[in-house]
Amino acid sequence: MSKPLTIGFLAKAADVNIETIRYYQRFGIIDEPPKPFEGYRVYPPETIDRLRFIKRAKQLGFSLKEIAELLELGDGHCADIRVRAETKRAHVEKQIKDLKKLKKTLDTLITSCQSDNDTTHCPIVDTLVQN
Amino acid sequence: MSKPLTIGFLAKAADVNIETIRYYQRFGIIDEPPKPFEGYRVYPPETIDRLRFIKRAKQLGFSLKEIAELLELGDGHCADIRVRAETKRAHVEKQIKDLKKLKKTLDTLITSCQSDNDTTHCPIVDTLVQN
DNA sequence: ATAAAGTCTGTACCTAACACCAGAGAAAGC
DNA sequence: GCTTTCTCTGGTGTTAGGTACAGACTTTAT
Repeated sequence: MSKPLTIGFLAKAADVNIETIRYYQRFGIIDEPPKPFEGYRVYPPETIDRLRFIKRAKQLGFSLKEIAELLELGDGHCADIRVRAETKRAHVEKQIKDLKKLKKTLDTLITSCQSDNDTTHCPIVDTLVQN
Repeated sequence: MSKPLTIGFLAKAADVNIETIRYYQRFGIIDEPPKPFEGYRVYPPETIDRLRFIKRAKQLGFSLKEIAELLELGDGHCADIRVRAETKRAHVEKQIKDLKKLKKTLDTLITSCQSDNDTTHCPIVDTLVQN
């Protein structure tokens, strides 16, 4: 008889914090098995996969809310899931664009600051105060 | 006698929410004038500039904590401020790099999904479940 | 003079994604 | 059988940056 998959082992298997699992249960993306009359909750092994799915999706920048939607779609709705991935990609693209713009502004500020010899007056501060 | 610069007018002038100003006061980056015996607080006009500074710096991705440091440095420490701007730029560069990597992963997933004819099985889901 | 609008103070709430803790009970190791 | 380790339950705390009251008071407009 192998060891029952209690929450601690589950956490280790999926490499997440126990509290994170409890949080996901409250959030509704992990099922909480009923508590037996005596003893601890035992989880089906598929829960490990589910936690891994969540983890990977999080790394891809999906929020828990978005992940919940993905999980609801489940298997067999490839087109739907692809659309969501595409939306996410568009969002990431916009983020990259914004950050590039920000970087440019910072570059300008830094350059103007370097070529300035007046030590009592910072062009960065000036730029920020204006408008 | 011109209108006294009470918090409402200040908020309008700098285009921020009144509650935001109060929050900044609690946070310590805006001075709260003492309350007169009767009537409302009146702000010095420089506060408008300060709020604009904060606003612009926030747009550049500085946190309130970082902005507090910038404000403490104030004028005349150009080199210090430049160093902070450079640190921020490095951070932004890393963010861009990470997001590009994420975008690539999403691209791969989307492509594999498009070239898949099995409607009962989504390669994105598969990829996410695997380790 | 009265109504409407603004301000003050303090507190609570919000999102996101958890982390932590206390006290009680259960299980496992030796 | 005793000790250590788990788990359960419920609640609170965290970060960041605010927003939203309620109830009392003040000022302004008409």
